[in-house]
This record gives sequence, structure tokens and C-alpha cells, in this order.
Amino acid sequence: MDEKVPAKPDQAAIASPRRSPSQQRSRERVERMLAAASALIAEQGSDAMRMGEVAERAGVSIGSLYQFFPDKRSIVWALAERYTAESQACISAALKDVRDAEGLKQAFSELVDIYYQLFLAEPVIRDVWSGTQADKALRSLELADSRANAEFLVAVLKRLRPDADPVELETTAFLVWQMGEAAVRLAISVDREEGDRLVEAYKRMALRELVGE
Amino acid sequence: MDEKVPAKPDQAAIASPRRSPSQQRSRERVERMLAAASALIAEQGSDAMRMGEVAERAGVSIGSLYQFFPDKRSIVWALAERYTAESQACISAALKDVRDAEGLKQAFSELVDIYYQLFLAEPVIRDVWSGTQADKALRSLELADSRANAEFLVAVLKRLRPDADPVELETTAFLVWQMGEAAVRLAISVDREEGDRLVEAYKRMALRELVGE
DNA sequence: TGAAAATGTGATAAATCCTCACATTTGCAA
DNA sequence: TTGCAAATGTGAGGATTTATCACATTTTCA
Repeated sequence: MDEKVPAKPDQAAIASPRRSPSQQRSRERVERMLAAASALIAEQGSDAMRMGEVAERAGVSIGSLYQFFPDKRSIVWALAERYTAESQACISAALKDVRDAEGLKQAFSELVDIYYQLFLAEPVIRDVWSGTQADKALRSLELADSRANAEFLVAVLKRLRPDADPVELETTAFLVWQMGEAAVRLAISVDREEGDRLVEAYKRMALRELVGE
Repeated sequence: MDEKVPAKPDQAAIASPRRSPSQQRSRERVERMLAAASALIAEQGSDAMRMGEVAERAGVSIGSLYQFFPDKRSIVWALAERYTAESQACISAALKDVRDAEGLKQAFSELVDIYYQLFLAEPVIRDVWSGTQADKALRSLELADSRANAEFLVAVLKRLRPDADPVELETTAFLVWQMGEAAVRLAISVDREEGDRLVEAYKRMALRELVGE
């Protein structure tokens, strides 16, 4: 008998499976559960995915589902993990034998493309990256704000570089602005000292891009 | 039951208040609701915030709460809106009369600092920006992955620029990597054409930073 | 073969969002 | 002032969904 210790759950932790499938039968069923979840996420997003629906589509009972995935997010995470492992391998392979600047340019460029294509094509990854439905709602409004703010930058850039391609200025301004929001978001999620360094580094990078160094 | 009802265009929309407070009494009560929500978000995050708790702390019934905020996210959004309006004003003011590159440098740098400080200090904004609890769990794991990946970049950079400050290389690599993830995340959330342009622009920016032009 | 371990099941507890029918207060025209 | 319509207030309960648990079935292996 397990003593039920009312430990305060670690909010940020992803719970481990209650038990691992050790028999062939259960391994196959777990695969079916994952496949069902993957399909449902692709169709509706993980937020709208219902555990009962996953169980039904996998042809198992809700109890079996919870036997191997202790909570909802753990099944989403299990799927995400597969892809991150894949890209992880990609990355180390691509960067392993870079020897000079030219090699870096090529390897890095390919890497970014691979990432882009991977996330463009994988609904599960897209879902995990874009957050819950509630987040998406806010994000789309933030995006609109961000475009509006980027417009101010575009106006300035057009004054400073009247000959530049307007579309390119637009793209640059929008990207720089979004990178700024991402940098700040990153900075507040790490410790203060590193956050400060990251913000300074961003300012350097952004200004180099904006005023052309 | 319909299998795939394509009725999802409105999912991302933030519902408007069922009704606006027109009397003094209700305006005060709405303020109390917002204050209660703000405090609870600061304490526990919007994900853990319970509507019943908001009502209780505001000293109103749950029904009154739903009279003015049609759903949970609308009250979070109402709070977020106040801050974004504030920063919006800041931004246009700071960029309005930039005339040359030097002015841009100064204005932009100040702007970023203001953003950073604002988001560092405001729990509600931090919460909205960092997403739901479920997202935070995944995000912290993504962050760990990201650091691991940035390490590969650091290794390369150390080979290419052996004299550079290691801490600075570390910061640069981590930032560039995170910016890349943010750029891809952005790219997949806009239409394909703009996404492609943004990814290309990111590659230019990143490589300029990594190989030093 | 038989017992222990692994696995399977689904009713149901628990948590939470949100609604609704009805009560109370306020604004204002007569 | 009076009376009524509009605005506002209430909280029990409907609806949904996550997750649990006591018990049933299947597999492993000594």
C-alpha cells in the first residue's frame, strides 16, 4: 500500500508515466493512444483535445489512458519529445564539423530552413509552440499591436534610408520588433543578471540591423 | 454529431462584455473585479485564478462578474489592454521625432529598456506573456533544449573567435538561437510569403551577428 | 498449474466554468 | 412624488471535463 503523501505538486514539472508498458500488448496500446492524440491535436489543437476522445479513438478505456499518461499534458509532451529529439540530432550533426565562417554560414542557413520546414509541417509541434487556445487569442492581438508598433519603426527607417526597398524595410522592422518582444520575454524568464546581458545583446543586434553599423 | 464542423473562425476572438457598466455603482464594482483579478494573477497566475475567487475577493457574486466579463479570458485581457495602451503611447512618443541614426540609437535603446522594466515589474503582463501554466511547463523544457542547442553554436564560435569573451559568446549564441525559435514561431503564424521573408531576414541578421558581417 | 504482476475497465468523484430565472436598485418621465 | 422600465445583483445548479479507484481480466514465469 502506498502511503498517500499530500505533497505539493511541482507545478512546472511534467509528470512521469505512472507505469511503463512492459508487455507487447500495452506497448501497442500506448502507440495507439499517442497516434490518436496526435491526430486529434492536428485536427483541433491540444487545448480542444479531450482525454475521453483520445481514449475512444485509440479504442481503449479512459482508465488505460491514465495508466500510462498521468495527466493530459504528459501525452502532449510525449509527442513533442519525439520531434525535439529528432531536431536535436539534426542540429548537432549540422554544426559538428563547422571549421570556418563560410561553413557556419552554410550550416546555419540550412539548419534554420530545416527548423522552419519541420515546424511548418508538423501540427503537433505547431500546437505546442503556439500555446493554448486562450494564448492564441491574446497572441493574435499582441501581433496586431506589434505590427502597429513596427510601423513607427518603418516610418523612421524610411526617413533614414529613403532608397531602400519598402517591403524589406517593413520586414526588417517587424522582425526586429518581434525579436525585441521575444528577447524581453526571454530576459524576464531567466535570472536578472543574464536577462540584462541578453537585453543588451539584443539592442546591439537590433541597432546593427537598423542603422546598418 | 458532426464530424468536422468548420466553425472555428471565431475561436481566437475575445468576447466583448455582455453589457457595459453605465451606472456609477456598477462602474465601481467592475473596478473592484479588475483589482481582485489583478491581485490574484499576481499571486498565482491567470491559469490558477478561479472566477469564484475573483468574485469573492471583489465582494460580488459570480453572476455579477459574468454580467460584465463574458468569460475568464476577457477579464485577463481587459487588464492586459491597460498596459499595452500605456506602452503604445510610450513608443510612438519616443520614435516620433527621430531624425538621424544617432537619434534612432538613443530612442530605440531607451524604448527597449522601458519595455524591459515594464514587463519586469508588472505581474499581469508577465503572466499574459508567459502563457498558461501548462505552457510554462513546456516552455521551461524548451528553454533547456534551447540552451543545449546554443551550446553547439558556442562550440563553433569558440573555434572561429578564440579570443572573444566566453560569456559574451554564450550570451550571443543563446540569444541568436532563441531569436531563431521566435522567428520561426512568428513565421508559421503569418502567411507563407511573409513567413519566408521573415526567415530570410532572420538568417541575415543572425549571421551578421555570428560571423561579424 | 497457480499465484503474482501487469494491464484493462468505466462509473463516479472532484473541480470549474458559466447560465438562468428571479430579486433588487436606479433612472426618469409623467 | 409615483410608478415603471432598464440596469444591476444573486447564487444554486447545469454542463463539461479531468482524473481516481476498486475490481475484473490477461500475462508472465517459477
